[in-house]
Amino acid sequence: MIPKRNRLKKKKDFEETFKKGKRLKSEFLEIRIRKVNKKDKKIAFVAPVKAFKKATERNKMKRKMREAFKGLMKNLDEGVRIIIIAGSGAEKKSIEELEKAIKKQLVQFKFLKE
RNA sequence: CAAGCAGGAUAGGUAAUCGCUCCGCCCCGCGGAGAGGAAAGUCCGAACAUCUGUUUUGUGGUGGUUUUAACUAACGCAAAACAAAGGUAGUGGGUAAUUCCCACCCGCCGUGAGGCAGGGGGUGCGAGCAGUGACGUCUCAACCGAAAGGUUCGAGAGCUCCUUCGGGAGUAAUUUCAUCGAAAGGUGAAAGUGAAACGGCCAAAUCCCUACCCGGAUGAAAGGGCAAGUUAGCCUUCUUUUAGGCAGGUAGCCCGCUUGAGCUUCGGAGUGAUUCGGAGCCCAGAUAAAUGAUUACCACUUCACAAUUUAAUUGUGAAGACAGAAUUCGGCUUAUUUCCUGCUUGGGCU
RNA sequence: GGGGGCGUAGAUCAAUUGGUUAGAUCGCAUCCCUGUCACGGAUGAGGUUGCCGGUUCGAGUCCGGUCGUCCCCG
Repeated sequence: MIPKRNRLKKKKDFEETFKKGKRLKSEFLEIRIRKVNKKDKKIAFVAPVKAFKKATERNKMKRKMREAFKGLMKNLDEGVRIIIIAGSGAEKKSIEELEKAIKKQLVQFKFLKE
C-alpha cells in the first residue's frame, strides 16, 4: 500500500485530476495525470465495477496495481497527480507486466526519470 | 461396495524479506493487533438515534390570577392505554424479538434412515366452449349416414347384429321469488341445457370470520459537536476607512465507532432450545476505503507420470473452493472446500 | 450503505377475477404482381412466458428462492 500522504484522497483533487488530467491509454490500462505547483506526489487506483463485478476481484486488482507501482514512486516528478484505471483483461496480467506498462507510458511523456 | 438420510467440524501452517492501517511506548525507532462462515442476498427481527399521533395519570415548570398558600393555558419529562393498516394461527416452552429455535401431538409422503412453505373456524370446482363429453365416485352410454369391412345366400330390396370411419348439442353456467347467516355465501321453488346437475368427500399461498400481537415513520448518509471562506443582520472602536466580537452554519474535520443480548473455560438447572453463577480475556475499525507481494519448507486433497507391484507405498510435477468488514447484534436463505460421526436400503464374500 | 422497478416471438409492447390453442405491429421466409426492384396482395414459420421449486383440477398471472438488468437517495 502507498503511504497515506501519497494517496489521492480528497474528492476535489480527484475530480480535478480526472477531468483536467492528460489521458494516456494502453490496451488494459488508462492513466490520468496532471501536474500541480506543489512538492508532494499523489496517486490513486481505480477498478471499475463494469470491468470487475465482484468486490474480491476489485480489491485484488487494486492490490496488484499498488504492488506494481511501488518501485516507481521515488523517481516520480514532484507535484504529480495520477489516477490509474484498470480495464477488463488487466486481471490476467502479472505484476511485472503491469509495472512495465505503467513505466512505458510515464517515461514516454516524461513524468518519470529512468 | 453402491445408493441415500441426519448431524457436526474445517476454511492450511511456519519462517524470512519488502510494504499498508490502527494502537502503545523510554517516539530518527521498537513492540502489539489486523476479514468471514457465509463478511453475500437484504427475506425477517431487535438494539440505538431523530421526528411524530390521540387519551389518561404523575411530575417539572416559565407566565398569569394572587397577601401567602393555592389554582393553572403553553412547553418539557416519565408511565399506561389505543384506532387504522399490517402480522400470527395444533399444544407447551425459549428469547431483546421474529415469519426464528426446541419438545411433544395429529395428518400426509417415503421400503427405510427420515422429511413436510402440513396444522384456528367457515365458505367455496357446472368457470376452460363444444364437445362421447362436465374434479372424483355413483347413475346414464343414446342418435344419424345409400362411407368401409365382417357375419351372411344377400349388407345399394327390406329388417336385425358386430367393428371401423364420418356427423350431430346449449345465447350454457344465468334469471325471478322466498328465506337463512355477522360475513364469504348457502337453502327452497319456478324457468332453461343435457344422458347425467341427485348425493357424499377433499380442496384458499384468491374470499369471510374469530382470537391474539403491535402507536407510527425514517435509517449511522440516523444523529450530535467544532468550524475556514462568504454573508444579510446586531454590538463595540472610529470622522470615515478599518479592526474585533456576536449570529449563522457551507467546504472540511471530529464524535457516533467499537466492551458487546461479547469471547473462552468451569460448575449448576432443563429431554432440549436456552438459562443461572464463578473465573479469566479484550479480539479490525478503514473512509477513492488497510488486512498485501515474493521466496523457502512442512502438512492435506485431487490429477498425471514412473518404480516396487495383490492391495498399497514411494518419488517427481501440476492444481487447490465460495468469497472482502463499513453502526452493532440474532435468525433465515443462497454460494462453496475438505473431513468426520451415527443411521437406512440393496448387493457381494466369510 | 439503503430503497424501488422490470424480464413474454428477432424488435417494441398486449393478455380482464388464475380458465380456450399466449395475441398485435414491425421484421423474417415462400408465392403472386413487375422486364427488374420497391410498394402492394396471399400464405406461413417463429415462444421452455429469464431459471428452479411450491400452492391449485388448472399458473404468464398467486407464493418462495435464484439470475440478469435499469433507476433513485449521495
